Amino acid sequence: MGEEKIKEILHQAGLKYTPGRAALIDFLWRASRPLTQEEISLGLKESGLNKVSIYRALDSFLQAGLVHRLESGDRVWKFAFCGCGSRGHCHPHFICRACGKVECLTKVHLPEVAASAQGYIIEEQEVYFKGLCPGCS
Amino acid sequence: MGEEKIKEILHQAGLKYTPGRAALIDFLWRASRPLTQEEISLGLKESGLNKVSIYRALDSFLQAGLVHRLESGDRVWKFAFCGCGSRGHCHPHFICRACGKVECLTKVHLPEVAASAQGYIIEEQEVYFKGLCPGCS
DNA sequence: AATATAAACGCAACTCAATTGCGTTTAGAG
DNA sequence: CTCTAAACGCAATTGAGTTGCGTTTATATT
Ligand SMILES: [Mn+2]
Ligand SMILES: [Mn+2]
Ligand SMILES: [Zn+2]
Ligand SMILES: [Zn+2]
Repeated sequence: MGEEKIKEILHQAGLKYTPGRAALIDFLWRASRPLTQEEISLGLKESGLNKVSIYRALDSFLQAGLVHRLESGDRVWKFAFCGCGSRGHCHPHFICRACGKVECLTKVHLPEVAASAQGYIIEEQEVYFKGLCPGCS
Repeated sequence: MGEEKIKEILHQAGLKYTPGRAALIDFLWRASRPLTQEEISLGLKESGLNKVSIYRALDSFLQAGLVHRLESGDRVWKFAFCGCGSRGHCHPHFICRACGKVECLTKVHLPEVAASAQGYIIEEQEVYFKGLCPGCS
């Protein structure tokens, strides 16, 4: 992703532009699938961005609706760039029970937000499909 | 829940009947909302069932489709008795961002299982709604 | 009723993803 | 250039969940 685009994204989110954050956003964007902190650290090892800084950056990205955070059953968070502007998920995610891979089903759009009912105010939704991916089935 | 019913449930799942498991099933059943291990330990303190035994029992209940296990964003698992026979969720769950309460929306039934597509075999689905509960809105 | 065996259990130690504290560096506004 | 809050690095800490292992118990079989 271009540096100018990243500067714009961070500025709009009220966050400072730093080399580490630029590398992080670019890496997530190129990955186009949810990644763990460990995967990110490996991919950014030449940038040297510290593990704690990665978590803190991801937290602020999450607040700003720039990334999704998902939990696929193993208590390890995975992060995916989205930029949809919502902390919730704008599409469902698929989790393969065989290889553990997690995918964004960006083709499948969720209804804007399920109608609120009986006093509940529904602001976000999170949908996981679990089963076998094309490679494992 | 009656002792005979619990014996039947455990037998059908191929699990031994023990006082601890009976108390656990009964407690989850009476709670009718997802509970953490800590909440369960508190509720069963007179039974004295060990934390590890609770986790191990819940694991086997999960395999047998007797309980749901959910993760509501704080990295703490919550377990709810269901008995629907599926490890997946048969109804959506609501998570309140204000009070943190988690509820089973048993009235809202999910479509049996979303149609599989493009080589994906979807076996289970998990749907979370997040927002404000009636008490907090 | 006695016996055998695998399942269930309790306790202590362990794991490791994520967090916290704190001193230092740096982006970016003025 | 100066100043300040934000961002950062490193070490230590947290705590939900797991593992190892020796003991107890449910339950099928004799
Ligand atoms: Mn996604
Ligand atoms: Mn439920
Ligand atoms: Zn797979
Ligand atoms: Zn609430």
